Amino acid sequence: MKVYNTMTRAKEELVTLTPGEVRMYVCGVTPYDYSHIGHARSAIVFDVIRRYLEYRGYRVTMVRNYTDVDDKIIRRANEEGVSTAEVSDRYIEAERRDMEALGVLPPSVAPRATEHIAEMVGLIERLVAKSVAYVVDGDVYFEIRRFPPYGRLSGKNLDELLAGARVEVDERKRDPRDFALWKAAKPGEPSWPSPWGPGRPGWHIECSVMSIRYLGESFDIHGGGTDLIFPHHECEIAQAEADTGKPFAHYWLHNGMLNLGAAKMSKSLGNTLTIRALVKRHPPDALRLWMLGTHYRHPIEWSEERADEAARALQTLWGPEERLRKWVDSSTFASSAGELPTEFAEHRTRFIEAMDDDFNTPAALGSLFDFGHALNRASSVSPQHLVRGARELSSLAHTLGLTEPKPRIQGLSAEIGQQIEVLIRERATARMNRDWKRADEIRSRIESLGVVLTDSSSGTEWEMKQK
RNA sequence: GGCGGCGUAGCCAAGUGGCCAAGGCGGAGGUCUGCAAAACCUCUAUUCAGCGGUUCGAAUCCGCUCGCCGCCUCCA
Repeated sequence: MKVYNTMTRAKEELVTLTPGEVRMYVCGVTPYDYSHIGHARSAIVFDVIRRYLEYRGYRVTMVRNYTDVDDKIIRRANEEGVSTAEVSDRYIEAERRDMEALGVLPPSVAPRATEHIAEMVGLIERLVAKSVAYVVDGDVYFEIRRFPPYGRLSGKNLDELLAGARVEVDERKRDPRDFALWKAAKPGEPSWPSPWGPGRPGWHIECSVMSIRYLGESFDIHGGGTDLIFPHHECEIAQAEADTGKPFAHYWLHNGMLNLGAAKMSKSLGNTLTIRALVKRHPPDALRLWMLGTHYRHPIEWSEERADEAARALQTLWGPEERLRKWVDSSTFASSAGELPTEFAEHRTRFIEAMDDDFNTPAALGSLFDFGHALNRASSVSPQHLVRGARELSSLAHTLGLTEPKPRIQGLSAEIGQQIEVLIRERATARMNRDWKRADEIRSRIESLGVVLTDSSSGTEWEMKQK
């Protein structure tokens, strides 16, 4: 299979360091507030990548970190008059709930920066010893000129970087482009002891340390949003490779940004959309289907309407198995194992080809919708083959993390559910007496509760109305 | 200024040299049904921002023009 590598700006054949095994690291959040829809995209993109690699038979070790020491956390803690740990604990907990609500699998390891301070100090010490880093007033900086490949990932020309003039001028730095590895403690900030005095780590060092700690000095995939390419990932590479002398991550994968209307989401503009608010209004599968309808590297714009459309489209994916469960006896269901019938094999093949091509989820979904329609149309196929096909479709949808048929009675109390059952029985009587007027009255009463009735030869089904 | 990306049907979105330009939503008609819904069938881009070029052949390659966006500073 092929993946697009930001480092080479090309699709490359995926060759892992250990055959059959993928070791990947994805940059997680800084827990100083509730996670927003942009975090959701990154999480879902790499969740799908991880699930698909596993589907293809790889054993995947996935690490996603928490940056739990940072300016924004400190500011938040000071505003609230609580400890930084209290702030980060709260939002890490919230993030875990959000991820669960979105159907994002927990990473194999979810380390926190503050649990690895000693290792960071160790790495910085080695960099200082090698003279690629220097100490100034209790701060430690990485000296960019000592690491010639700096700028390769982001395609930056170092001179132009300097000419950009947006680099903060700090007279104490040897070069304005040098970045902090360690920051001397200021009053009111959390700090840890170090050979250079009390302080805290710079942002980039944690990812170098934790990825190496859990995945080794060289590993397969490093991911994150495109906004992290520079400077964050550039700096990670510099720190890690200056220390180990070995290639750090082999493949750099970056998801495109999610925009809210014209403007990029930004706290200062107040146009953030939190995951917790989002999942109250949209089924997680609808959100995921909507996101996967655009290739992960392309930017995507949030739209309430697009998410509603996705919820409607979900039916084609879950419908075939759901319907067959009703019409086919359970022994047929049980006996439907084995090879995928040839009449459906092309859909799976198309799915795999699409996903093998840099995780082309829009094309993969196309094959799934075709699969669904083919199942609905296949009247001359044996029940065993139909069931086998329908279960294959569900299973492929599952490898994209689309996990659940839509809820039937979500948001309805048991009493209302019973009321509806009573009304349906009344209506059945009316229909038997061919009292269509009465039957339609009852239907519209039930519909005003947000429930849709479906008549068929075997009785009346009901479900929550789609948006 | 530097680096990168985008412009495909009413909307969303794949496709990056050659079968009729995927798929979703929406829309139109039809089958089925007491009605409705679901499901199914058919239709909905002679054309890929514009112009020029390369080629037997281009949405796909090259050049120019127009429009839009991201990064270069904390950010998924």
